[in-house]
Amino acid sequence: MVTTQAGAKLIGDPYDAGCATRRILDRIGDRWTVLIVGVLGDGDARFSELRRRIDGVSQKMLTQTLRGLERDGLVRRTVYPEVPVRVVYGLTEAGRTLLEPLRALQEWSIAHLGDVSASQAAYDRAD
Amino acid sequence: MVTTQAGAKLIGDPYDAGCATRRILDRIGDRWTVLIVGVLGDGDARFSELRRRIDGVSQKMLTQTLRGLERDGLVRRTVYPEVPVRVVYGLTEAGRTLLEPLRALQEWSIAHLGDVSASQAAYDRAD
DNA sequence: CGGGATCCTTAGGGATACTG
DNA sequence: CAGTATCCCTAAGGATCCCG
Repeated sequence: MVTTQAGAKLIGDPYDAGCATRRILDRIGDRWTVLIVGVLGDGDARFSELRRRIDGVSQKMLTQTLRGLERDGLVRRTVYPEVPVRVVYGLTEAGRTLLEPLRALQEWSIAHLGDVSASQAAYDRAD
Repeated sequence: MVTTQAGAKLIGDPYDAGCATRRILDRIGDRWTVLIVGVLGDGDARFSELRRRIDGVSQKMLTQTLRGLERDGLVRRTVYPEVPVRVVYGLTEAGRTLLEPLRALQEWSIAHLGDVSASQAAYDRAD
């Protein structure tokens, strides 16, 4: 049995609650995390800029999600003590590595959205 | 502006609510969907088998998530009218294509879980 | 500007019981 | 066995107000 320092199983029972993928997905699987990382992939951004670019995010969720990403070491928060204060968010090295798998998922989404929508329509019509 | 039949924007405003990635993520982004697809990637499985292999899933959520995946055309449900009835779930062709991006995410998770955990611990200690 | 703190709502999801 | 139907509760998240 292969385990990390934290004791999360990687092999052997890959779908149980301790699984690495599951732990990560619980963190980055929510709607805002992915969107924020996506936007920051285009370059650093200020709080208000993120708020404007991510349609529908509340101030609370933006703050909360950014804190989580900072805690995970995926986002860096830089405060410029000017008046008024300026805060810039950007991806860390680790955060940037996340862009690739997310990009893969995005490409899949774009490639299959049509099929999925069609399947949904057919399913709903059938029943 | 490129749009699908459904009118979801693909290019131009990639982070707004109509974005393909967002629509897909709202569907497959939850904990159970990914785990179910992962298990079915190993081969077809019966309902009770899925329930056993996916630790912690309730019967309600398993049913609900499988229905959603079937509706999306990612999972095929086959009923063998024996007594007692036997129901087998498996990935469709489309469902199988989803395995690759998920695998990429899983590999990222395994590769970075240690760093993320360490970062979290450091963050919490600093506070 | 970039949040923190509170209140309040609702929907996601567990537990349980029943069915073809 | 493979679900459906119901009740119920918690916690995610929106709205609002305030502050350095």
